[in-house]
Amino acid sequence: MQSLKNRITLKEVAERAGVSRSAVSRTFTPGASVSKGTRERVERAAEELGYQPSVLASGLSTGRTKLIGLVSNNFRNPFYLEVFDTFTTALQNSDLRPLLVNLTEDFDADRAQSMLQQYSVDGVVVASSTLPPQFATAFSNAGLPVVHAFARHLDNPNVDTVGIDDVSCGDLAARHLLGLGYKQLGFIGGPQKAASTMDRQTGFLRVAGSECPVFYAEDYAFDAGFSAMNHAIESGKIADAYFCGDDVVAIGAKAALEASGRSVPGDVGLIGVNGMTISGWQSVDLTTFRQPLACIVDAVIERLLELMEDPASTPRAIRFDPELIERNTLARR
Amino acid sequence: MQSLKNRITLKEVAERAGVSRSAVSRTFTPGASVSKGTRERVERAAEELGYQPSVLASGLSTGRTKLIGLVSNNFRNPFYLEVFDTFTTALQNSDLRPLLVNLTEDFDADRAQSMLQQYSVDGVVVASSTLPPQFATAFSNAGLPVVHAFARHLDNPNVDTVGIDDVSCGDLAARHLLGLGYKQLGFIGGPQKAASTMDRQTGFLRVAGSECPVFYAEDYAFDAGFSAMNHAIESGKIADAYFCGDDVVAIGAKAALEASGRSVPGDVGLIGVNGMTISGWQSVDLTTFRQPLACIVDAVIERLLELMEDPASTPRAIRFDPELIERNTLARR
DNA sequence: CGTTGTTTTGCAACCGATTGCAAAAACGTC
DNA sequence: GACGTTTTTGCAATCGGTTGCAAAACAACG
Repeated sequence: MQSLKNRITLKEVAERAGVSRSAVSRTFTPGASVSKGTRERVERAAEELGYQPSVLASGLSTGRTKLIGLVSNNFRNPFYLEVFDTFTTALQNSDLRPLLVNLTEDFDADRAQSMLQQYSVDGVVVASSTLPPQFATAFSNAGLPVVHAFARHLDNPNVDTVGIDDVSCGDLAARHLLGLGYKQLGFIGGPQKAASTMDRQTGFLRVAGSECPVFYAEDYAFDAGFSAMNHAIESGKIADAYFCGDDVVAIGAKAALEASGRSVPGDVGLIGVNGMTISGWQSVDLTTFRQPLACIVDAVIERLLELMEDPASTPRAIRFDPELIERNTLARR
Repeated sequence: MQSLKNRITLKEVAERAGVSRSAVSRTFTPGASVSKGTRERVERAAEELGYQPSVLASGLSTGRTKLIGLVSNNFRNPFYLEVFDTFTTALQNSDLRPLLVNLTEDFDADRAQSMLQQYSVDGVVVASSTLPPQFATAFSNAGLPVVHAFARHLDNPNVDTVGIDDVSCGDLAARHLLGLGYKQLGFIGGPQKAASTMDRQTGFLRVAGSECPVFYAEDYAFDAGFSAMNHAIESGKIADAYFCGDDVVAIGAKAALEASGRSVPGDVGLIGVNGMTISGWQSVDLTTFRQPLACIVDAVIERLLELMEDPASTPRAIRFDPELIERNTLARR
């Protein structure tokens, strides 16, 4: 009923330019057949009226909205601000628009999915290391192109994934610690049920040995890292160096060590994962494995574009290597 | 021409339920007239087919999309992760969808505006203390409901604003420092041209006196705070306590002080603004003015809903008081 | 049972675009 | 100037819903 605001429509531009509506539409459709003359007249008319084509209307007939659902449940970990920053700018550069979804108890997977379907998004990016693979699969079952970033890697995935290989990251961490001369290694993971935790643990213990002490932070958060390290301290036999499942967890762990009178890296060494900006602050100065965020994001979007072209394309798992950033929470023994 | 995916449409539901398309539409339109019988049949048919109404199509005729542009240029400051978290959940709870816009050099104000118009958003939230008022005004001139959060406050604003009163925040800060016995006060603001910086400075100097030393961090970021404090140190006459325009700036300033061999709060006191989670970490423990984020977000959305009802409603400036959180970067002298 | 008043229903037009198709215009060639 | 090609154009149907309007169904009442 109501016209959308008092927006200028195709029709008005057509009238002003003295051409048919199709001509106007074609002027704004790359690759359509319009003569130089009409194109110029249409463009002038559009310019004069301040015409903005309606994505809703064109989406209705073309079936594309250029909307991408950006779904995450990590709105507490500062690393994800960098993730959102990188994703939104990259999507914008590809002429796509992020429709942000914050998964909570109230707004669960089902609601998220039906909402994204209602908006006819062209694709979905799941950005989370804690969501299970089924979450992403649900979208692809519904016929939506989806790429899961920071997900667990399988050799024959049934949904596209991009990220680092957590198992080999754990492996690398243990080797690095041993290489520095640490003898007693310890592992402080994120949430126990998160795929990233399990995989990093697997890789780490493979090298460090299965008797190596293991603790979990309930959450990828400072407090959780703090209390996980306190458990480690209370356990009596504290390790020489810990591999922590996340930088924020590591920062919490460091605070707990210092609160107990121990120094880092003097008494105990720490290494994290993610390589978020904060870790580089002089007052933190955390040695960590950086996620190659820009590469990951680019790969996600490239893959998403491919899936939009060919939805039947078989899922792939794209891996990048984490980059060791040596700072000041580890010392040669 | 392609149908949108292979989505179930109104028509198919109507056929299956043996009613007209209008009946189906009315079943899903709150307040429309449908008999109990048809409603049930329609609901069953919809359920069986897994029908999801298309927001695009309905938006086209109703003129509402439930899409809200969430625009910001602060994707580096961890405080804004909390801002996005709170905004997205609150919008979701009001059955609105955040279309996230990351303002950059590439994606400037003009592009953002025309893009949001193309998507016929129902409203816009500008979340930034550094964007000028004209940015928000441009939307309201284009007929879009807009509320600017964390904006400068004017008594007769020409666009809706919600946030803390920066002038009185500066005032409060100075009084608090004097009350603790600090004699030589200093001010380290954010970007010099940001309204928040200027207002906090005004309030602060009003109490601290205009001879009080003033420095600016080029950015609301750690490094900027670090080097601003270094300038203060190099200037020769270092103050007893500094009011910093942002927590991250304060954290950077603290690092610079410590790097120069000074202790906080032993030698120099610091107080920040924002009250972000990080500031509460034991290893940071920063005294700060907390922004009442939940209140701000609720007020923004409430106001936005009002504007969507009545776009002619006269703009208001809603203020909240910052809350002093006393931690460990200030000590009684 | 007829009359009047209230709900419920379907028809058809519309929201603002896109696009297949056929007619019209422009172009080339002899 | 006639004729065959290619390009440009407009018509009209379509995308998936909403809604004013008038007809149909139902309810209430004397």
